[in-house]
Amino acid sequence: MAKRSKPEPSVFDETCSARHALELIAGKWPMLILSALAESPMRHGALMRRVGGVSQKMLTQTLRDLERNGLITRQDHQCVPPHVEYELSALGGTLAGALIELDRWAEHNFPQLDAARERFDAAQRRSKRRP
Amino acid sequence: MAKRSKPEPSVFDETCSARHALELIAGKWPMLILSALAESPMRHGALMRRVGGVSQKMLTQTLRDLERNGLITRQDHQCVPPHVEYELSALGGTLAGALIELDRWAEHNFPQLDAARERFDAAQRRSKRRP
DNA sequence: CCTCATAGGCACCAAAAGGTGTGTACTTGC
DNA sequence: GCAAGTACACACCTTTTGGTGCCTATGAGG
Repeated sequence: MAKRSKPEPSVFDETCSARHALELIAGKWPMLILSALAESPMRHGALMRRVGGVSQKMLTQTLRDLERNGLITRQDHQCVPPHVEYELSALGGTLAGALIELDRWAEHNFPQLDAARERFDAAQRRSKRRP
Repeated sequence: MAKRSKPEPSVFDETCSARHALELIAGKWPMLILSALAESPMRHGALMRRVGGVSQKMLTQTLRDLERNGLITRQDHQCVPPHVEYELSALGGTLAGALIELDRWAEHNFPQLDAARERFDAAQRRSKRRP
């Protein structure tokens, strides 16, 4: 019989490390930042401009987290004024494809989401009026 | 010349509907729930069991949000005790592939993330001791 | 001389996410 | 007929997330 010691890693198991991995990337800032870096390595300022709506604090925080987990690398040129560049690591690169697929999905299908939302909300309003 | 009225939809633009679309699915619960439903349609209770660590409240809330945006459909059989089934809509189905790819990425690469994190934290501790 | 850009740190506060417990409306068991 | 179990929704409260403003030091440009 098969060994019980290796319960296949699954993102559905909250105690599994695979879940932690998913949680690291499953967020709007990590996804956008990784996608942006997939296009090209960038500096802090360039990322701020590229990723609309991100605050300086969230950007720094997310970059640190991604660096800590080895998805991006940070090149500090140790000069003044500071010059620091971020880029996808090899590991991060293996993720880029799936991320970009999600971006594209959003960019292609948002009209259908908008329409569905409008329909749903209209139905809600109707049932509120007729309880 | 090209019309200025259509600035290509981009997830990087915070005012673009595509961004809203991405934010809807860029979260740990939406991702896990959609992945679970990609395997098979399920009832509330079955989803609770499948998606480890989700609370009943978050599950309901996320399901509502996904239903509102047309990614899943809710079949209420209107009987007692209640019997409600959730399944991916056609639109939701077009998303399943990318989601499952992310799940698999996490399940395959989490050891590298763990190792990188350990290395990073060790380096942090070293520089704390030598300031 | 004064301001801006560069890459952050730190503190404070508002907003949102999320967990726990309770309620409903019906079943089955005793 | 009353207790317990099920499938779901909802209200309350805590924790986390995220935004804003102010700070560093330096060199460039007005």
